Amino acid sequence: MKYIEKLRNSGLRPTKQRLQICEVLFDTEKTFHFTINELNQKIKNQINNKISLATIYNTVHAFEKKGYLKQIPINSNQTYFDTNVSHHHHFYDLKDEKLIDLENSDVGPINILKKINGKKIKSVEVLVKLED
Amino acid sequence: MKYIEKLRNSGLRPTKQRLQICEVLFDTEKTFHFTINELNQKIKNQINNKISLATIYNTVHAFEKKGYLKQIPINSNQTYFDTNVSHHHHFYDLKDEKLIDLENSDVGPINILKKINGKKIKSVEVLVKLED
DNA sequence: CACTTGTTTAGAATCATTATAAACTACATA
DNA sequence: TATGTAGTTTATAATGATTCTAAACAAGTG
Repeated sequence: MKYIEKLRNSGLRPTKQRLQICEVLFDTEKTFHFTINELNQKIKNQINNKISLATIYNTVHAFEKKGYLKQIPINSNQTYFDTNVSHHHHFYDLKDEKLIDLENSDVGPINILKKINGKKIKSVEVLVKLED
Repeated sequence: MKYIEKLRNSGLRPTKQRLQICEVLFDTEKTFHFTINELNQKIKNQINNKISLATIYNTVHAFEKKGYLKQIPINSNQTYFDTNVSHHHHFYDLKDEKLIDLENSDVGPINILKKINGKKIKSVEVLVKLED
């Protein structure tokens, strides 16, 4: 299985559940956005056995910590994650409550002129809200 | 009272509670960021009577709808609001979990090159995450 | 195989937020 | 000033996402 090494190299044991979650998350042509609930549904549809919700939370957080997933900063009652961990941005359609990718090349370079003492910039994320 | 007209003009009745919340929110030199809990504390410290938590939620949402407050898009277990409704951005200090204003002039112009059919841009918000 | 440590799990607990519905109030109109 | 009504406030219950718990289980090492 192609994810066994990836997990081992990250210090995560390649359990059945983690491997199955990897398949659901990463065995797709396109990257995508999801909430834990949506992922839970997707898992139910794609695999036969049940994976506990607690495990899905644990795994998503573990993957995020390892850099395989990114949280998307947006105000919603549910947390959104992104399987696309490259540097990019998002449209958020306020009416449909849907996220749309905005590639880095679709946004001109962003220049942060202010500096904060003793801190360095980890990421710069742009959220473009859309209305009709 | 200076907020009576402001509220009436927005179609909001100037109740005692709303006027007191206006004082706590807007009678300050500087704009600030807050969560509902923090605002609740501030209200407790600054006024004598009690305002129900439900009223604080209602009022903050009413003020947001009227454009007197802005939600800050960030992933946190609590929702952050901003009394500064001008177009500006934020640093987020991951270690201290604190927001810092980033004036529009501190960020170079942002060019969104991609268009979405039938949608127009309502806002462009930049979140700069800081680490040590 | 045996041991240790990491992982999964169901269910309980937590906590922010929203809903409910009864009491109350602003304010227009008589 | 009194009255009606629509908007507000309130305490409390309900909701729902997320985290915690602690027991059962599985992976990896020797």
